[in-house]
Amino acid sequence: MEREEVEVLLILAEELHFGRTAERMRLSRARVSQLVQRLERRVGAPLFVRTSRRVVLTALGAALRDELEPHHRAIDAALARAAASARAVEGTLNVGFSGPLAGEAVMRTADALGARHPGVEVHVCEVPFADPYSALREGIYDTQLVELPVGGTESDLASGPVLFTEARVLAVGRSHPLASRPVASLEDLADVPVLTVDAPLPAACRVLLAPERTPSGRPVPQGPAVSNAQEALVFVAAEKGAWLTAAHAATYHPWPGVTYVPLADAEPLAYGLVWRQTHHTPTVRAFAHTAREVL
Amino acid sequence: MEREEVEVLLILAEELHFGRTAERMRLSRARVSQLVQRLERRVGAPLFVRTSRRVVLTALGAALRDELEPHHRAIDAALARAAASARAVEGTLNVGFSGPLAGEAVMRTADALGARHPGVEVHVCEVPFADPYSALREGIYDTQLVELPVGGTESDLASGPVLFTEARVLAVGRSHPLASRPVASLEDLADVPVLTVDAPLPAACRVLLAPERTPSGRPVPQGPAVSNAQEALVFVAAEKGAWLTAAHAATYHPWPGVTYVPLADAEPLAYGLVWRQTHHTPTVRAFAHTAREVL
DNA sequence: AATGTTCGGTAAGCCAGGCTTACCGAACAT
DNA sequence: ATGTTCGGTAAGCCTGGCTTACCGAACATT
Repeated sequence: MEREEVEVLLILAEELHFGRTAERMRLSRARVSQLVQRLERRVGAPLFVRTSRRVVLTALGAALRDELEPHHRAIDAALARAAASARAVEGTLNVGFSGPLAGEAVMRTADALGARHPGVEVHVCEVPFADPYSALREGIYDTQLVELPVGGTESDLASGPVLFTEARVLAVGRSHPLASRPVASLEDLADVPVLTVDAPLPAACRVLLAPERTPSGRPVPQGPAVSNAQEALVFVAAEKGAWLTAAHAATYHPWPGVTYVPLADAEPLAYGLVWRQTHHTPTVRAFAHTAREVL
Repeated sequence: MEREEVEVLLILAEELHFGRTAERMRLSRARVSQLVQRLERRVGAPLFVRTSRRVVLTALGAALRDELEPHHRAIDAALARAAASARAVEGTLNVGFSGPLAGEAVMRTADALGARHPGVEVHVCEVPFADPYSALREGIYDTQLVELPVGGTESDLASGPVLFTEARVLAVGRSHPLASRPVASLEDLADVPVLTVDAPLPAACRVLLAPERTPSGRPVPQGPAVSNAQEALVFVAAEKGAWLTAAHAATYHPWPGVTYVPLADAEPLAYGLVWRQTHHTPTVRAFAHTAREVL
């Protein structure tokens, strides 16, 4: 309404003709007349002098036109730009991942996305082991492929569907009683110190990587704290504790003195993309979409 | 509508709360929700992330807010300024007049207006005899008190009501036959050369100051052209022609050898204010209003 | 002068859409 | 469990956006 009043001022000031103005605005002449009148009433003075033969801008009308025009155009342009950037898939995308399987998946997705959208450049980097979300929250990463769920209902993060799963294993020292068993159970964690992470992990992550209780509620002895895979393996080989991790470790981290025992009753780890809800750009969306297709 | 959508973006971005936003905009929460949705649909992407507990700006929303806000405010300000200047009676007003009676009337009006509106300064100046409207059209004068009517339907000029009238007289040389008559008639103009003006006067003026025909249609002999009162009187005293003018001349321009004869059948001259329709400012309006009261 | 054409304003009426109320489910607090 | 807060959705009222039809003013044309 008010918007249209300003627009009718600008166009009529240009055309100086109600009929052509109405045509350009796709309105009836009567409507144009009404809109001008309403703006004039709002301002409190005539903006045009009109006879049946001629339309002329008032001094006030001309002044107002000069003042309003640039800002009116600017608002139009800003909205158009926003709409364009809401559609554009382009720019550089920083993608994090957790673990070698996720890393490989991200790489393949990045290649596929780059082929489809030449304007996109993807940077890939592993997320820190002990602090998986701060880089994402700080905007260093645009999205990352990590273990789900993120957890926390009031989270500023959102996640896509599960893209792949991975069995969970327990890494123990060679001479540990569990080392000779074909499979282990989460309940066994109550009988062995389990390596912990020395960082304030989100609850959902802690349950997966360093739980404080077994499913039945028995307390899990807390072993030394570690912050990456190398560290963990050193501790495990030295029989200082067991490392709760994912199946890929068996193939990517073979280690003398370390045995990987499958956890029979543990739900597999689910991996999916996570992003900031406030930065869910079309490029992130396209990456997530491509990932679903690739995987 | 579109205006309101932008406004709801700005206010909601500030409040981050639909209820308070609705309150500030004097709308229902449902309406605010609808407006946000419509803007988001127009842009093509969410501008806010909302849970039932928290409202957060999207990156796009924040960018759009930053771009729109100054222009939105500027439009508001421009309209407010226009409305204020449509009400303000202030500044300097250049007023023209024609003849000593009009000059005195303008002076008295200026005094009264200055007393009522201290912000107004009035400059008074006589309009050129032969070219009464160009100074007004060029904006040198804001209004002027001159003979009515202005004439010309497609005129860019408008005029107020008649403020005073003045009888018309014919100035003739002492020995002219008409000089001894108590009154003269417009028909007598056919029998004497009448002084003309060497300028392209508007038709309405020419009829009053230098007619080409009498009311009955007889041609009026054209005398020498003059451009001011002094000149005219010299010609009249030298018996080169008669000068068609207004009654004030008899008292303001007594002249040896010149006799003023009343024109019995001539409509009196009407004086009123004239202004440009496109520059009918509140100050001009106030001057016209004051003039009606004073006179 | 009489007639036709163009143009802006006005009146009356239709109906889309602006806006509301009522209700729902989610997310906490107690 | 229960209550409260908050945003979204549905349904409906009725304002006001917009149209068509008509009018008078200002020229042009004959």
